[in-house]
Amino acid sequence: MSTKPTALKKTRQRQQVLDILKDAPRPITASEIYQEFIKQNQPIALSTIYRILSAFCQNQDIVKTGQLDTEQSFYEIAQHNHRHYAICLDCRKIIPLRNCPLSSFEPNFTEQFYPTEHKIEIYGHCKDCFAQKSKSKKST
Amino acid sequence: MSTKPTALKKTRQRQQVLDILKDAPRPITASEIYQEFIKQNQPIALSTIYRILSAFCQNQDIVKTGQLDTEQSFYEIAQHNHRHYAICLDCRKIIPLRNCPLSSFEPNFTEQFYPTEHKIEIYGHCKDCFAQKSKSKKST
DNA sequence: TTCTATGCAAATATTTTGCAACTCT
DNA sequence: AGAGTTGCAAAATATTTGCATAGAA
Repeated sequence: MSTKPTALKKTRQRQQVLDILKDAPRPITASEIYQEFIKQNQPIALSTIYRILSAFCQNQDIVKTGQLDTEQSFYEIAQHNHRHYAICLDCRKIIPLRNCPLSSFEPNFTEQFYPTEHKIEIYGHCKDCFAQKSKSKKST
Repeated sequence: MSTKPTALKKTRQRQQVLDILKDAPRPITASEIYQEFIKQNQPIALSTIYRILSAFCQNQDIVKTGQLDTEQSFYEIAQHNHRHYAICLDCRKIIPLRNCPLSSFEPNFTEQFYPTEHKIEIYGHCKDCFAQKSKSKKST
């Protein structure tokens, strides 16, 4: 399985995908990355983005995740990985959390399951949307 | 938005989807539900399953989730909802957890975010697969 | 009867793949 | 030069939708 570090060649497309992910304050989709290329007037094929993301994932440079009620996949730099998020169900904002509550939990697994990673997502309403809702008790 | 409780009609298909979900020991996909209909020799269209699942979700009878590296959605009975899972990356087994580590975590949010639900998934290797791996140190 | 649900087929959306052309090293 | 990478178009998956028919209330 871990035969070799797979040495990926350095290309404009790969460098740029990496830059975009590094700049992203939260996990983003292949499509969002594509939009960013377009915004920057850099040509690329969507399929290339998928291939790059897939290669980086295997290389453990980035991490792939999902979300409760979307089918799309999100990607983020691996170093940001052990970060968890709160997701606003109203405005879809993604807020990084600072602490991980799972350290005290994992020991329970001993001998039953050997965890390598985990994912925590909190869904609810962000401060702003909560305020909005309180104001207009009856919506359209 | 919440004009009315939407009173869903009781049909064979809906009843059966519900039964299948109730029997499921873990969240399952639309496709798995479809397979189950076939196994039971009950005719149904896959699109109907999707529509039923979608209706039940809106009705809060069931809950939709995703998984780290699949694009498919999984569904489970709402009453099973506040359950979390450990997922074996080798055999894909899904193991329900008994406790939820988040109760001690949520208070941190006060005033910043108003959580309504959350999702926790632990990925790793189950007992069996871990044993397998230990035996054959070098794989193909 | 009336309104909703279902089935089928076609449409979307997202991600993957074949293959020829291209680009790092 | 040679292996790995990209772009394009087409395929594969998962999910959704239009519309006529069937079924529940």
